[in-house]
Parts: sequence; C-alpha cells; structure tokens
Amino acid sequence: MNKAKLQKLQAAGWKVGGASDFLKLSDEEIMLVELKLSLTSALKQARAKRRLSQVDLAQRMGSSQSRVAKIEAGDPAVSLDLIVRALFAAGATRQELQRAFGFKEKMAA
Amino acid sequence: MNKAKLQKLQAAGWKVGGASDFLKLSDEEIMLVELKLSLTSALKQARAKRRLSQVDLAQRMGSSQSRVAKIEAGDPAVSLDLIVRALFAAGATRQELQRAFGFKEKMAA
DNA sequence: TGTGGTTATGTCAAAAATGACATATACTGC
DNA sequence: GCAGTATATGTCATTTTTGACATAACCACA
Repeated sequence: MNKAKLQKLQAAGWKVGGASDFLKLSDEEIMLVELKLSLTSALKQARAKRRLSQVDLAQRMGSSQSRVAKIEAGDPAVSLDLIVRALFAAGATRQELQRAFGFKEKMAA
Repeated sequence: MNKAKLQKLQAAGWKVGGASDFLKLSDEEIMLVELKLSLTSALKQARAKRRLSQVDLAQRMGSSQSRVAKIEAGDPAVSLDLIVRALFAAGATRQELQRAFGFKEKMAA
C-alpha cells in the first residue's frame, strides 16, 4: 500500500484518517476498500458483457440509475451488500464473484 | 433450492416472502443469503482457529460481543460489510475469503 | 444545433444497520 | 449448589445506507 494509492482513495472520497490523523486507514479497512473496488470493477465488466444500461440493471435490482452509477463509481457510501446484489443482478455467477476476490489490486482502472 | 432449505432460512428469520406471497425469494436474494451464511461459517472457523473469544474479536473490530454473536448466528440484519470486516479482524486472509465464496451450500451446519 | 440515449452528481426523507447495554443461557470446575 | 467464562437474545437511540428525484454532463448521429 503506497502513498499514491492512498491519495487515490482519498480523492475518491474514502475516509482515510480519523479526524486529526493524516494518512491512517487500518489494514482491515484498506482490504475492505480494495475488495469493494475489485468488485465494482467486476460489476462494470459484467454489465458491459450483457450490454445492460444502468437503467436496465437498476430495474432488475429494484433500484435507480443514479444508485447504480454510484455503485460503479466506487462511492464509499455504498454497501458491500448492494455491490454484490448488483453483481448477481448483472448475471455474474458465484465463480465470477470469487474471481473478483482473488485478483489483487486493480484500483481505478 | 428445495423447500426444506427455504424453511430453514425462514426459521432463521430471513424474509422469504413479500407481504402476501408465500415462498418467494428471488434467486439473487437466495444467492446473497447463501453467500452470507458461507462467510459466517468461515468466520466461526477463523475465530476458533485463533482461539479468540467473541469479546476479543469485538474489541479488534470496535464492536460489541452481542453483535459478533449476531453475525455468527447469521442474523439477517447484519450487513455483508460487517461480516467481511469481522473476517478480516479475525485474521482471515483474502484467500480464505475467496474460498468461502467458492463453497456451495453449507447451511446451518 | 438539437434530439435521444447514456452516465454522473447532488439532495433528502425513509429505511436499515450499528454499537451498546441488559439479561439470559450454557458449560466448566469446584 | 455457586463462580467464572463464553455465547445468545432483546431492545433502542444514533448513524449509515437506500431509492427516488432532479439535473448536469457526455456522446453519438443527423
């Protein structure tokens, strides 16, 4: 985990420090963030593969286009639950999910 | 997905039908639930492996014993985020996580 | 330039999840 | 029986996440 990457996370809106501290983000938090980014990356792929618009996907999962956009944008205020639901709704198999878990690092591609 | 399993889910408190409908739970919802159960199962293992009490784990993740209990009990009102955080805090590696994703079906062991 | 399809960003009331606490239960060894 | 330790269950005020909506930006193709 280098500094450049942390700054990228910060830029994307991730809370990187608790109040007064500068670059603090526990290892677990970092892993979770990376996992989420990896999954949203997989989501974008899955959706593109099936040629679904964000509107289509939103309908399938009973949500809205704007939320899908936020999911894919890696918005910090999006739960893992929602990301995974989106993946399933986009037709991703459990295997594809598993793959997303395995790949290390991808960051904002 | 057979009927017996669905009933087990219901018994555990999972919302299985929307208001008036009886046994309805979309495929995506089912997959998500199974995923969660698989992960909580992995969590119990991981914690046991390190011989951590629920109190220990709670401290590590800045939460409470009762919540850890709920996570492990597969309480529906527990987010994927929290489950995964718990796994990380319990020392599970990304690989272990990935494994939990791969295994199909385990249900309340 | 406009029209149509897409994706991005901002906001907010309603819903869901959270940590904390009390308390209950289970299992030891005494 | 009674401690001690671990886990389970119930409740609740506060925080976080949600769907929905408006609107902006982007990208064709005419």
